[in-house]
Amino acid sequence: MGDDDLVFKALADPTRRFLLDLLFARDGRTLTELESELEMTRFGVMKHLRVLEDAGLVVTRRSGREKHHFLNPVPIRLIHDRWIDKYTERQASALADLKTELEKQP
Amino acid sequence: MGDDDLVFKALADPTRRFLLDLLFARDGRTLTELESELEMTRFGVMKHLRVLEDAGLVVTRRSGREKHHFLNPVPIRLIHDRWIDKYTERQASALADLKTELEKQP
DNA sequence: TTGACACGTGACCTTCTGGTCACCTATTCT
DNA sequence: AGAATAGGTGACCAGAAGGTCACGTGTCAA
Repeated sequence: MGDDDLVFKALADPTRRFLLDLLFARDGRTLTELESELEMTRFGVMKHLRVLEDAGLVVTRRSGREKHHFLNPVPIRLIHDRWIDKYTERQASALADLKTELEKQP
Repeated sequence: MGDDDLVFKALADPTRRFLLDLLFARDGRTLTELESELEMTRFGVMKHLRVLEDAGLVVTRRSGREKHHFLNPVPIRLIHDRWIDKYTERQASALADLKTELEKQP
């Protein structure tokens, strides 16, 4: 299985994206902390974190019996670079901003 | 199903990513043209293109009995913006470039 | 040292997904 | 008109993925 495949498979699940959102808002949370934010068993959350870690989207650091999780943005940047070259980046960025802006006021 | 879910599900499959690569290299190809690049039935390719189109990653234009496919980079930019804010963008970009550079000379 | 706590593994079941096929519609060219 | 070409639909099957559980390992604190 290719390097990128792990990343895309990891991002394919909404629960895992939500975990990334949580870590994006605040880094360094433990499994139990993250579990409390989800309507799911600890085992489910653990499985998802494992997938994210294998993909390199999440990096961990152990400290005693706790394991802290951190978001790694590099793989996401690589996705961007794969299909957006520096010439079209300005347009894509502008249109993306516009879409975000429009969705703020429904 | 959320808007973004379609995008991530679409990107989860290697065949679909390869289709995006093909369109990134050259836009406006028809189904039959794309099929000839893949070891797969026309139906398989059609199904994948349908998924990409539903996700907004590919835009199409009909001309007679032909259907031309174009890559739309906006959803990919939105992925980027979701987990990379403008403060960390420089680091992420630099590290991504470094990784690409290192992998060029194995 | 004993109990509570944080994290981990393997098996299991249900649901989703990828790929193929038989068959169908619409456009172009002779 | 008739044949060839480009694209489309619905059903079907094998394999993968999400979620839960019973049980196990290491760490901290009273």
